[in-house]
Amino acid sequence: MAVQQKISNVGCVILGCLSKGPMSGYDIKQVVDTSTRFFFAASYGQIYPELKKLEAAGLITGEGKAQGGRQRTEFTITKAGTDALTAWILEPQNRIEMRDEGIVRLFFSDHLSDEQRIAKIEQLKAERQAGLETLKTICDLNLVDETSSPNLILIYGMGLHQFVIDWCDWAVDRIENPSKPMPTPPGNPPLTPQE
Amino acid sequence: MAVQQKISNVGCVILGCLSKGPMSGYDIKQVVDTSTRFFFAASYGQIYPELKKLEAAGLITGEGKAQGGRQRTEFTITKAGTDALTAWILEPQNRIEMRDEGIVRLFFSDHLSDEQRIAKIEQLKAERQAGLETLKTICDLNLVDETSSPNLILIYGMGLHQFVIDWCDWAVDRIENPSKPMPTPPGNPPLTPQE
DNA sequence: TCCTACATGTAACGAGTTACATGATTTC
DNA sequence: GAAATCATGTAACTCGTTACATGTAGGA
Repeated sequence: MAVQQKISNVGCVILGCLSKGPMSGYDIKQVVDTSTRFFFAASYGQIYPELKKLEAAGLITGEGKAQGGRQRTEFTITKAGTDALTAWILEPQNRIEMRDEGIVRLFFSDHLSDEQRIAKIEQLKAERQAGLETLKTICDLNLVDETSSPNLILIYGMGLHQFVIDWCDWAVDRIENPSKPMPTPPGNPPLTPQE
Repeated sequence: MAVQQKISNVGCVILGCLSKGPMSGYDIKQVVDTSTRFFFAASYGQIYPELKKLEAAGLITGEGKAQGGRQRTEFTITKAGTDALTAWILEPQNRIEMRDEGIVRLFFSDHLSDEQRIAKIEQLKAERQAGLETLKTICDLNLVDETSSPNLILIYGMGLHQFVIDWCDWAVDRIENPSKPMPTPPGNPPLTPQE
């Protein structure tokens, strides 16, 4: 079996979940919703069909684990599956796109009044503050010194949200005080306008 | 005309481009590729059909501008189009997803050796450094003190890339020196492990 | 009894990419 | 004359969401 064919991103995310241990499609959805969601979401409509494809490709095996009348199929990653996962992880990324609808909306906001633009930035800030709170809740501080990838990425996520929040404050200040000397924007080295 | 129906995100991005002035489908693709691309890409396969839908909905009007034998249709945003764009911009975002394949790949890298994990992080850093260079090229420093949205977002993009680069250095240090006191991660307040 | 969580799945639709086809104009 | 750029478009495909259907188990 296992005619070698391209595995989709969702497929690789599923393999990634199963690399932590056997689980059901339902479990995978839970894991994705509480971990990769900010960087990569997945719906049941993708997960269940993809599980069948991965099994047909020999990358995972499913085992019936019904308890009483409640059905449950647990999937386990195979050696071929682990290899495919590793290959996917090591692959370089050709196209960088950090799709962010909120930022795109802001990008096209020049025809609005300053008041509306500022209100929009404040709205974005509030949304990201809520996101940061979610991440902080997930973050068990007892584990903050672990160097596991999920933990490092969690800290990445919190820093990223904080960065956006800081940028919002900076941008509002820029719009409100355009003639004042430009403060150093978050993340950037000091930027000084030239003649 | 103009039966009120939901406008897609690409449609709104097209309206956003046209809010800067009349242009062709080809022009729109150029603008997207040199501005919103990092946050929102669009292909001809989406742009041309969407232009027809927007025209049918009365949000834009197309005008033939062929020069010699070379065809060209320039589109202009209408009042209704501007209103639809404004409504879209002001809409709050229900679902925050900053899809980032590179980060997802890292997230699932725990089964690799430390050497492989570090190599992957260095790869990610190099990719983002290249991205930052692209942004710096776009950034005309003479305009750095302008408070137009595209300019503020450009500075956002540069800060964001720098943040990822800094995080990469921090993460490599964490993996290489797990027992050393944890340095403050980029963007975050100091995080201290608790008992 | 009712609600929540567990559990699996599909059909219809919309979003988005890729590859292709076509032809004119400009620049080297 | 060749290559790059301008310019428009479609067909086939994959990706991804939403809404629905179905039923079990456990706790309030």
